[in-house]
Amino acid sequence: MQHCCKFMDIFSKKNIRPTTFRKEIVSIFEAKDHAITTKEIEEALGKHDRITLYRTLKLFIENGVIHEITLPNEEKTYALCEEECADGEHQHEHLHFKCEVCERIYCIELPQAPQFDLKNFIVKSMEINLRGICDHCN
Amino acid sequence: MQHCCKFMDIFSKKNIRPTTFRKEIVSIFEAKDHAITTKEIEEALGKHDRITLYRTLKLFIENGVIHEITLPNEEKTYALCEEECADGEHQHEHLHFKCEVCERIYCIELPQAPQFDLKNFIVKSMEINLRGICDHCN
DNA sequence: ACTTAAATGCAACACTGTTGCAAATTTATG
DNA sequence: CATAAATTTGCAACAGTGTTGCATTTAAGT
Ligand SMILES: [Mn+2]
Ligand SMILES: [Mn+2]
Ligand SMILES: [Zn+2]
Ligand SMILES: [Zn+2]
Repeated sequence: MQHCCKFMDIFSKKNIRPTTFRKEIVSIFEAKDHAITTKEIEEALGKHDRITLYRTLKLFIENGVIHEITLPNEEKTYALCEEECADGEHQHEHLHFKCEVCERIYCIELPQAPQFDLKNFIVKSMEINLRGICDHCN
Repeated sequence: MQHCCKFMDIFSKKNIRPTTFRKEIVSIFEAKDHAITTKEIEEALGKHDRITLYRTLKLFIENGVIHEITLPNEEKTYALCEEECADGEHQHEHLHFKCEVCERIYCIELPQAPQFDLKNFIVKSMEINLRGICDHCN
């Protein structure tokens, strides 16, 4: 039995050592409801080491704590994963939505994945990125 | 009335001066049926200037000659646009498919764009990337 | 052919991300 | 609790991708 903090869960479930730095990163993610850039993380952190941040993000991605979102002509962003993600296996049935007003990127769960029937092509995974105006800015 | 080369069309339609270098780039694209990386372009070119290539690609994108394809964890690739694209307005109703066998990225036209009903979110454009096995490798 | 405008080539630089290694932290062990 | 082993951190150096400024070359218009 350990502490009561939310991220202790994440760290034990995802098999990651709960260092001070890592806890700080997770709490930065938990304070936002949208995906964030390394720039935003670095602003939220005080003085810190750039390289350690990169290594932490990489570890988090590999262990299913966060996922990376790559939209054309945008900086990469990162968002917390669902519980089920682990070990580099990301189990997302969701799309990414970039609001052109607030410029935020949101993860949106889909009731069901859309089907694409491309004869003779076998589809194994898909990625959907939308742009428009979010519910808050609408 | 000018020459008979295919790319003369492109250049006059898209309002771009037909220099030797640019013609060479277009013919490299025309020789492939899939999207290509800058690395592949540079191999196809002989001795050349890296910066001029970047500037050419940028110009081609801005004027609707090619479009840039950004998949997570992949190098960017580029492919020729449809005729209708021009002036930074890309009119694609197609998705991108990365084959995990031949590793090529294909542009695939869709009969119709899928609809996403996200109440209170206004969808203005979408981007769909699939992974799997292409018809040739299947 | 001459003039003007645009494209090219080169140097320098910025940004993002990685690697090697020594010092500091964490975890496991007696 | 003290010590040893394993990980993580911080720093320096470097690699890849893309941009900017500027002098030179090339193409277009007269
Ligand atoms: Mn997401
Ligand atoms: Mn395409
Ligand atoms: Zn918004
Ligand atoms: Zn294939």
